[in-house]
Amino acid sequence: MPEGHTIHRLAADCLERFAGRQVRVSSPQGRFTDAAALLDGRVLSGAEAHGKHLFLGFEAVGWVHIHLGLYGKVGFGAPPVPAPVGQVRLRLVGGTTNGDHYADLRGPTTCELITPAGKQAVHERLGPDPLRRADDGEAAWARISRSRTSVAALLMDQKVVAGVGNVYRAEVLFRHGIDPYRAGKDLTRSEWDAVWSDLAALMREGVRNNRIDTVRPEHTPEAMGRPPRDDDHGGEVYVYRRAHQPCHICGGEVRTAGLAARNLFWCPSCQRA
DNA sequence: AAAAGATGGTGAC
DNA sequence: TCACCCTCTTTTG
Repeated sequence: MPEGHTIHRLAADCLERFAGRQVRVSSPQGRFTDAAALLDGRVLSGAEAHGKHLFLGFEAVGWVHIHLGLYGKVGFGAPPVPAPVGQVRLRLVGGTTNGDHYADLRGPTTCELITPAGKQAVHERLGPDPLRRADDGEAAWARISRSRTSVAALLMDQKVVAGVGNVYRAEVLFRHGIDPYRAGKDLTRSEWDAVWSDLAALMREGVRNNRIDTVRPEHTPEAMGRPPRDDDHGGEVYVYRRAHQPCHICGGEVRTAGLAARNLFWCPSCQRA
């Protein structure tokens, strides 16, 4: 379920398990074998996320650049390391003083060995990331405030904001009562500031819990006496994937539509143009 | 058994 | 705006 929070969590989980130690690297599937041979036995020196991109640093070799795409997954476990199940592109085996670990990567869109310059090039084509401490929303505002494109499309554009996916897009627009079709230039500065800081808070919470929850305490199932969401995404949300169901706040029907090949969800009465 | 669908992104038109 | 890539799970027949 990879939006930006997943990737930042993965970076932290990899650091915790593997950093500062030699790591055995392999590609059971065979599609990363040559690079894995170069990396095998090296010390994992860093792990970093920018938006939906994950970078694993290996001393004296370079960076593994990973993008999970729509279905990619990383699974962690403790030895004994099992025979690979399914298509394991990259397997790391190593350990810290807290114990031994392995990690399996499946189904990524990207898994490649790159140089520091290559890594820099990836950073340069991404917008600010609400989860990166040094980033702020200024560069994003500069683009949004002079764009006739819908704010829904802008939020999904990784050159504008890095790390927001379909769930956070739908939910943050709902939380701020903003119609997804509103043009970027019709957003006010204070609306954008609120959206940016809310994204940072929601995504930080997402990293902590490893799932997306966006419902305010006063609207939770417990607070409102409705059953908790039964959905494989786990988290409580206002509109994402709730098409034709009643809005938690106004009771009106949640709408859905396609926008740039993605499913958009919103409540037309709570979210105003 | 086969198809559809999924929280993403790219490149061709 | 499409087709397409990668994998796994759920739904349909």
